[in-house]
Amino acid sequence: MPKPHDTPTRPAEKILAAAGEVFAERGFAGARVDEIARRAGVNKAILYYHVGDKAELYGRVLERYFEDLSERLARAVESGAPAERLAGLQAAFAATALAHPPFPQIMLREIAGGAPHLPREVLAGMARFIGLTRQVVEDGRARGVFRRDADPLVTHILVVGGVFLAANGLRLFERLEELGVDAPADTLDLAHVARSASDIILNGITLQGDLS
Amino acid sequence: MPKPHDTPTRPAEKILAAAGEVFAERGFAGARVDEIARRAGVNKAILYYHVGDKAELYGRVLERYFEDLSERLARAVESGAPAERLAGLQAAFAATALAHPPFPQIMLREIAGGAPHLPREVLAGMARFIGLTRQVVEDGRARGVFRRDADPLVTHILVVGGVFLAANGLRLFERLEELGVDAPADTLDLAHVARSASDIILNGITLQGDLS
Amino acid sequence: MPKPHDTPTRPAEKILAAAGEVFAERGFAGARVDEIARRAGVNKAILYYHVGDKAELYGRVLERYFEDLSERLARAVESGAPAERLAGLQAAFAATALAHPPFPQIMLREIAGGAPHLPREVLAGMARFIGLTRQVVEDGRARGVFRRDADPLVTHILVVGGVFLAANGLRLFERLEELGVDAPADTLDLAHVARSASDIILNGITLQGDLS
Amino acid sequence: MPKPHDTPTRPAEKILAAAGEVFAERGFAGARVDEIARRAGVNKAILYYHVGDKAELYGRVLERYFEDLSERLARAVESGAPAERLAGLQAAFAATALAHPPFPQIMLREIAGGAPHLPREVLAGMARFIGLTRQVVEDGRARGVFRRDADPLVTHILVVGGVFLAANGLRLFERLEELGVDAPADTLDLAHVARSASDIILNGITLQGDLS
DNA sequence: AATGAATGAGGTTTCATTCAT
DNA sequence: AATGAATGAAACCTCATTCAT
Repeated sequence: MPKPHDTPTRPAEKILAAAGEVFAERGFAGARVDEIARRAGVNKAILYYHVGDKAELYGRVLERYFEDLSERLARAVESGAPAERLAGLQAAFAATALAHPPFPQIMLREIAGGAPHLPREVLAGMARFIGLTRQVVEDGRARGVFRRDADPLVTHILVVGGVFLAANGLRLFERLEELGVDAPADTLDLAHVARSASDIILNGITLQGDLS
Repeated sequence: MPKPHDTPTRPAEKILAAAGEVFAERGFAGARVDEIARRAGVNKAILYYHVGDKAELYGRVLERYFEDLSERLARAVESGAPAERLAGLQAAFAATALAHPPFPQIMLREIAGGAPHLPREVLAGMARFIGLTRQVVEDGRARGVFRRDADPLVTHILVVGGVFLAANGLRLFERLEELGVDAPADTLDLAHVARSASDIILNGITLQGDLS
Repeated sequence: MPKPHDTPTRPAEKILAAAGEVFAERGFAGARVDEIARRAGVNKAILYYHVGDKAELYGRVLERYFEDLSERLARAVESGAPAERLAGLQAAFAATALAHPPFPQIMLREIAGGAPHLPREVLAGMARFIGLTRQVVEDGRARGVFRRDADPLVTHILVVGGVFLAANGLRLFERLEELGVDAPADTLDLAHVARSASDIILNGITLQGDLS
Repeated sequence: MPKPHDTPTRPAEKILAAAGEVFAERGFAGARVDEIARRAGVNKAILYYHVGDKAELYGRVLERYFEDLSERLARAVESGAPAERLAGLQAAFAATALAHPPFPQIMLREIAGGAPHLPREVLAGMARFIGLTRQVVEDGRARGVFRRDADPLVTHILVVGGVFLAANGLRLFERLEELGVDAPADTLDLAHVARSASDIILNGITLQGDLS
């Protein structure tokens, strides 16, 4: 019987977990392979032995996040009214971000850089996810529950980006507080912020605000 | 009388412009001082002579963006109804992003990284801007035009982040199209997307959707 | 009863065969132990277990070639006129080169490097072989069939080196053809080239060209 | 007034000279960039600044040898009887080998490896040089001074290879002497050996040995 | 005998920064 | 002000060798 998954024991697991952290904190260029190996508690060469070079490492990390996300999204759009499905999409992103804290950080950097490090497979995944949002939005517009001028791409940007921003914004606010630069006061958590953002966006694209 | 600002001629101008571009494209860690000097058309040593080291360079670039943003924001919140002022805030961010394309990219990366490279002054600016949003949101709630559960931080994240995301998301979509991974079809521009996002968010936090 | 020698089955055999190939292709420094193990179809640790480290491996490979060569040379100088024996010497080298394709490549590299990797035993063999040529040449000069100014060392260099060059030159010409750099046209084989070279050299050191 | 060329002073010169030595001694794979920098007396990074990476370095070294060789060869085939021109070709190779001691070592290794590291330009040079020998040999056969069965490629291999072998063989013999493995006794120099080898080969392909 | 995993040393290359002119 | 050259530290990656099983 394997140990619980909290602290992975198989080398590849440990390496990918450490890599996720370091890539999230420093970005691809700023991440040091030495640091990843150190945090994973393995020899640097073993990292190359098990996973591959830095780019391969990065790709493998992202693939795992995307696999997880993909499953959640599939369940989210199975059925329901457009507003529910849209909320489900966002919840799937939020759940993935909660389960894998590095995920939103890495994604925000990739968005900023034009996705220079993403393997093709992951890019294809992104395109598929955009397609999901598009379908839901178009369905909602057709049924008259979404505003006619709700653009699918804009919606996707807000729904998905909102999650990523929320996850990262919170850390940034905490950092500002620590520095005493000013105190944003309220302590919020990702789940709450994601839900609030979701509410606002759904409310925003829904006609007559009859959502909830 | 200096020449118009399109193609700066003073060395420091050229250097900061080039630095902005490169930092936006590659991030702080990925940016190469050589590349900045090359794009600025100056010798690398000159760059150190005129501006300082990489961190100094980064700080100076951001300070300029923040000065510009600061002025625009001041004008945006001078007067008007809460909804107008909130729209004005977002418009100020969008205008700054339009005037300085590197700005949203750099900010998204900073948000992702927990702002590790920002000079104190710039961090203080960010805190001030959050304060502006907070005031507007609280004013709007007090006057009963914004939803009671509209959280100022969440609103700030969406309003400001929405602009950054829009600016960057567009580039990403274009990249996906180029790669033929999928075609998000519509060609959108930043101004349009920022306005759409603004509409949705304002609509979302406004009671009865009677905004516009 | 062991299988025929075409594809050796005993681990040491397979390993030494693979090592010969790789050393020939890449030289001692360029050869990778991983690659040798891979080509031999054995685990890398097994290779160390059965043969030893890289230097040991190299020595063992060369010893086998030298044993083979030694036997052939012994038969070649048993009897006959000087010209015949000299031709026999060269034929012995050519036969060894044909039987062990890596041999001439490895030898050419060793000659180029000043034989830095050869075990003492192999070096002693080389010295012995030079002695054979010397005897034949001096005998031929004494009998008045070779030119008086035929230097034994120069003769050895040409006779032996000619074989190594022929074997390698052919591959190089083929490479040039493939690259389309120029086409040396004729397709030659090692046996033919070695015989031609032999003819020329023997003819060259023989008085009055009355050799054959 | 520049210093004499014996010990070059310009960094690129020093680097290429040192690189030639090290590549000759160790081969491409065995050469260490550290060692080249050390011998050139420059910082390792400056080597990359002035010349480029290891492969570039190697190519540049060989290009210089080939330029020199090319000039000498052009002069050698300008005029004269076939035998003279063939002797001239070999003398050109010998002179280049004398002027650039690393040249024959490097070439022998390249011949052994199938020229895996040569830049295209250098390969094209090799093909051109083969063409020169071919013309001379065909001319000599047509005029009836060379043996009808003198193959141009075989002749080229012997004429050119003979020089490379001579240059390297001498070092190898010295090494054997030092090791006391056996003493080839005579001390020979490259110029002498090259001339002897030339005599033998020319004599060998000439009809009636009436060469000189 | 055999294997997958592990390791430490070292190799190539890059890069921010500074110096001499 | 301006430049080409220089430098040391460090980054990424590889490889011969060994270990535990």
